[in-house]
Amino acid sequence: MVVFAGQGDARRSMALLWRTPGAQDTRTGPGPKPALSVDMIVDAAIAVADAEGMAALSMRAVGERLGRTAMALYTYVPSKAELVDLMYDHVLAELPAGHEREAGWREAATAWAEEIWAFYLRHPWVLQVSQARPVLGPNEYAMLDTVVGILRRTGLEAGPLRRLVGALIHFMRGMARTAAESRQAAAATGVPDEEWWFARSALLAEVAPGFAERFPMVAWLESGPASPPEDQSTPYLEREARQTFQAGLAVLLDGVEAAVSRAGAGAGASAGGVAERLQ
Amino acid sequence: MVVFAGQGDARRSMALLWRTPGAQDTRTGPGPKPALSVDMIVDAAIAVADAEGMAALSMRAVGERLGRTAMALYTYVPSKAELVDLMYDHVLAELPAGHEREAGWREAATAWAEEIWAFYLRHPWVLQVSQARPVLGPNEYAMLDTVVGILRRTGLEAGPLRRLVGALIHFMRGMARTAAESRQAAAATGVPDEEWWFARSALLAEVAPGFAERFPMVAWLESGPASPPEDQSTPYLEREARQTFQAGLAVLLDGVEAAVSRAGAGAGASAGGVAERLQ
DNA sequence: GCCATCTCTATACACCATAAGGATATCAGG
DNA sequence: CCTGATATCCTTATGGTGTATAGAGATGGC
Repeated sequence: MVVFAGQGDARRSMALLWRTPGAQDTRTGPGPKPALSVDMIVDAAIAVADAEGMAALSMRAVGERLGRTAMALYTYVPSKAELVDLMYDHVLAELPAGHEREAGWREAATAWAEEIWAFYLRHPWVLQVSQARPVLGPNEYAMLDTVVGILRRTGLEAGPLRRLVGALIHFMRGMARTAAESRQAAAATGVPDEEWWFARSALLAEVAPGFAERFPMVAWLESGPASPPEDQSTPYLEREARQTFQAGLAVLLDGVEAAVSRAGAGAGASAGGVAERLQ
Repeated sequence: MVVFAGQGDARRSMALLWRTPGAQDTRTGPGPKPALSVDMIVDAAIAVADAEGMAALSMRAVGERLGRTAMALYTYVPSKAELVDLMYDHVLAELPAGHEREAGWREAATAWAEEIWAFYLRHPWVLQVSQARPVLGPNEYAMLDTVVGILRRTGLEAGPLRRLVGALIHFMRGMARTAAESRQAAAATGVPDEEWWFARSALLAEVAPGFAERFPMVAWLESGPASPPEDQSTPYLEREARQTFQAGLAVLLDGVEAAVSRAGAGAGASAGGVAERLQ
């Protein structure tokens, strides 16, 4: 018989996420005073992940940062998976709510996207937290509330908007992932992007003669001018990813605008093209 | 002194990827006949990853499937990282080239996207191969050639098109990732999506009273009707992800269309709005 | 002062990638 | 056929992971 795996654990981890009383807060009884707290552990874990990446996040590493063993953490946190969930929701609190200032929804959406882009690059490990079976913490809902608040101004209905929000978030995550990974690779190997790319191109020419004939479209694509380095301090691939992100976002929002104006010009109040495209 | 990490390894792995002669093919000399080959190992590794996921892909597991120990593989393949690169490029060969049949670029792009969506769900581990420092194998270039060939018909120039392709691919990867992870989670835990979601919603209501007041936009968003189950066989979250993918793709292509027609209607031949949006 | 209760440590287990060394099979030259 | 070189493959070892288990030591209620 299957006991609906993780039911009890799920309750405890939701209680931890939402800081429900009863999450062993003001417990007074026999036994030594706890020297740690869930917050301390989460903070230490975030520090480890920020500094060394998700791959380096181990219970031992977190414990060490707090002067404890790995096992000491298990009195506060049920498992590593739960800890990651807590880290995820905790760090999402950095994102500001609001964006009511901006004039139109497009400006607000762009500003929001830029903010979350910077956030993802600040905490790249966030992108490795799975979105299937989402964490469902308060700060994730706060973020969702913000972006829905912005995009609601398009006049889209709930169903289509839900899909638009999903598409936007996953697009951002996918793009930021590459930028973050490229930064991480450079840091881990010590080889900057340009150097890596240069060496790889040379190898490619060596190993794949007749490249231009075999892949004419790719050859044509690469014939285009390199994008002007707007900012020399950010490394090559990350800059490229950022420009791709901005271009993609613009196209996406163009699509939304087209759908919205099509709906506005159409017969019905808010039905029509939008529903067709986004349903 | 830093010796430009991985220079020698890079040459060998590129030779393996592109099957350059000299990648120890027809070597005749003393020593026992090799019982395995790179291809056999790559095939076995793909089988493992398809069946059990990337997390279960260990050298031991691959060796076991071939009746060898883990260490036996290291005579054929330099390391696990190289093996994953080979797996990645090998499996990409499944994707068909072409799509010259379709009437317009939009139809072709949609068909291509559907194909690669199915491919990603067939081989979800592919989504865990980093796109920073890409693999640069022949089949990845073939895929790129296909999609560039399709989108070139929009009339966009090389620079903007490069960014559009990047945005499209990362959007697809981000979306497919969630769908794949949700499938994986269901398989690993044995709890289907609906059941998980139902239990989690109940817990959420318990642990976060006043949800609707605290997150009014989210509450409104979820008030929308659930999307009609077009296909009962695919599980809930995966279906949702698929619809989000299709909707997002449509919006993205709408944006491209808008940019293209803006450029066409404009003064210059192919400059104008497109360059603005996608530069 | 006893003792239940709690924190925290030590140890152990089953995994992981892979470095090092040795056993064995195979072939070239004598 | 024999010898020496060489390549495949296995065994073993190292240092890592998450976490189960058992126990040491501290604490407060009685």
